[in-house]
Amino acid sequence: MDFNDWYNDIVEEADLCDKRYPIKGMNVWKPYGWKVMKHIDSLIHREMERTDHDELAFPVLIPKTEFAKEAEHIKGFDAEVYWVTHGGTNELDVPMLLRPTSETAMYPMFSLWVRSHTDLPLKTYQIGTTFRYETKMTRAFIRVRQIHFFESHTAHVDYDDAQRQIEEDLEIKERFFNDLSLPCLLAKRPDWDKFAGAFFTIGIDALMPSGRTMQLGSIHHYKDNFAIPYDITYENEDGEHPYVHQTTYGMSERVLGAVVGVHSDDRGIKLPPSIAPYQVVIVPIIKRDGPDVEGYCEKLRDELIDAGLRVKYDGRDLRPGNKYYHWELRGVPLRLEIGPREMEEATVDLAIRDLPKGEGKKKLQVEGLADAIRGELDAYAARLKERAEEALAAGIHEFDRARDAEPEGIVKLGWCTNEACGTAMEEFLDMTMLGVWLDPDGTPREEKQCSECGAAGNAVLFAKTY
RNA sequence: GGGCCCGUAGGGUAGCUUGGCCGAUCCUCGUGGCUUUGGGAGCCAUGGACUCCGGUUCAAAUCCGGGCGGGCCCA
Repeated sequence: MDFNDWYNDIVEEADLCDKRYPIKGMNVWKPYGWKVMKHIDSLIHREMERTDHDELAFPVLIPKTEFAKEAEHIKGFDAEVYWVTHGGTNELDVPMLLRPTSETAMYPMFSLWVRSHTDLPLKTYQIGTTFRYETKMTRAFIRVRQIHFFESHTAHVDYDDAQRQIEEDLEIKERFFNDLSLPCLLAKRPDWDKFAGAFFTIGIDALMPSGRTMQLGSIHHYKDNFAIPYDITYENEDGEHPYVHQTTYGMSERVLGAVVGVHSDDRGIKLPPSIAPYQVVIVPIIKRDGPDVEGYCEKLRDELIDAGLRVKYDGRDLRPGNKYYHWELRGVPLRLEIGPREMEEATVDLAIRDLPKGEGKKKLQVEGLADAIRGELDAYAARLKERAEEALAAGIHEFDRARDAEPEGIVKLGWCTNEACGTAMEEFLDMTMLGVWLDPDGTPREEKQCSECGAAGNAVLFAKTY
């Protein structure tokens, strides 16, 4: 089975979503999938609070008049917005659109909120729903029409302060994806592929098992490109009224799609402990006329929950094997099997999701169990990360000239920044340029001579993308 | 934007070419019961589908047209 078929099946089999809702590209979040997404959101909230961003919530509808103010922006999104043209049976004088992203909703308000240099920096974010009218090739979490979306929006006194925000965003990105055991590439998008209205865009890309990359997030420096049309100015200490410089950082439910794709095997998905709805599942082994295993397990569950772990006790009237398959498919990291034998000797049988059946079993003492489990979860997360890093490294292929390259996975070449050279390389490879490969701190990762003209340049990455 | 394909119980399928042997196949699943629980148990009973509208015909899951829904390829 190829990756596409596997992915389409697994998102439903693992109980993440139901694709039978009768609108293409709009799926129903199942409770289990929604729990995972909410945990991902929690990681974002934690990072935002840590960095002094304030959460807010804007309306979903934007009047056409506001949307149309920034010319590049409207050009970039015009073809993929849903329009609200009627109120009841009356046609609206000013049509409204369902936000594809929130710049044009927020910035008229920013213009009102920002008065003085003491109002800056303004650091905000929201987690909500956006809409894009995708027509072809929708895929659960990866390409959808209704998007669970995170976006931070900031405003600053000048270019340099906005640039410092970009650097903070890169640190946030680093911690966030580390918690997901999900290695990503950073690439500065070429000018012809940056976000509509941005001064520059840094893309965050993951490598899926299909060999395609998927953009999981983007960090934009807007300069004053939006501040001018939306008239966002402040009064500085000299009584002048300069425009603010702005940034955004966006991510979506695609992060979940990448977790599903990257951390998986033929038994199902493997969730990182940071977002697993249940980090541990307890399966009782019940013997007729035996001791009260169920009561014992429930008590142990309560103790582990009190110790801060997310634990599920599976007391369903099914055979144990059935439950094992059920929770493996859904990616629960650890499973405790407890029967009369374990009760007797005050131990638990531990099965570890990412290890082969033979190696993935050991006995733990009930004494100090919560700490032992935390240790196992950390080791598990580290193994997920290591495996994903190896897969990513193995997926990058370096060449000196595009015309000699095998266009497979991610292709690394040198580029001089000349657009003609870049597009020529895209054509040879039949791939998209992700951009200049960046280190985690946002600086170009390595120098490399241009594939086309031989001039000095930087390493750039190409791939087939989602 | 251009082209191709598909739609049968909750899921997966057989049947469609050549209309009638369809009171629609098989697996899975749901429900009730008995029996069971250390890697997907068994038996019995039972439940559930031809995407919609129109047309052709004595007769349509099957042929034709349209709607709706879904998938894929190319730009």
